[in-house]
Amino acid sequence: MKKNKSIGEILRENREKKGLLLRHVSAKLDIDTAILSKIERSERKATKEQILKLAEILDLDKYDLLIQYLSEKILYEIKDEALGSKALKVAEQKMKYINKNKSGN
Amino acid sequence: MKKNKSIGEILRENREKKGLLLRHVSAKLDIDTAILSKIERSERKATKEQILKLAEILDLDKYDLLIQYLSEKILYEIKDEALGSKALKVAEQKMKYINKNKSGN
DNA sequence: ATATATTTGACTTAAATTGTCAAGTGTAAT
DNA sequence: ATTACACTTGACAATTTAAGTCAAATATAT
Repeated sequence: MKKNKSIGEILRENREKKGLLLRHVSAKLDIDTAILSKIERSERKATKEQILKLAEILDLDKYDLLIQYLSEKILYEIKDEALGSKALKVAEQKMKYINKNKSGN
Repeated sequence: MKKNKSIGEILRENREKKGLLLRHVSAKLDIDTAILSKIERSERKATKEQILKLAEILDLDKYDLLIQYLSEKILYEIKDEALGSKALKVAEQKMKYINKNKSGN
């Protein structure tokens, strides 16, 4: 059974794997350690820019991390909604429709 | 080929079908007509509360309208993202996982 | 006990959303 | 062509939410 890690967990694991301290990484991000701590414990969301920088700092795949990040953002939008699951399906339908009708390429 | 109407379009169609003016409906919502006008033309998002009130005022199914509303909110989150489509799929996976592991009920 | 790393929470700043207002556009009927 | 009415537009204000700082509190390890 897959673990399904949160971005926070991914970030912390990889930071520790590299032997970096909150202070080292947060300095590069130019934010207080407090925020990074909170991001790693999913108490705060990172910004997209922070995610991209973190991918660089921790040698993670930008695309993978961004997808994880965006998917969490999506879930955050519907976290309190009973109809969230249905809304997601409808969003996918609409997305297909949008992509299908995208101009020529 | 299905039309895929925006909430705005749905709201306007049904308001007009009922012969109501912006001013009638916006009064019930307790907002300026300008906002309702913008909502109907997808220039602004409604709040969840407004959507629920609108469902009542226009005799629309609350659940259907809410699902449409939430799905637009989701799409709004990823509208500028190349990876939006992939993020949506991952979000669905996570959602399944969350639902599966929901406590006993 | 000291030192260092992380966490917590109260508070501030900044940015995004939601709203008002007044002037502008479109349309139909005098 | 002017009045009347519905709707639209855009500049601005208010409110809400997100992002950040800081200092004190907790670990954790020597």
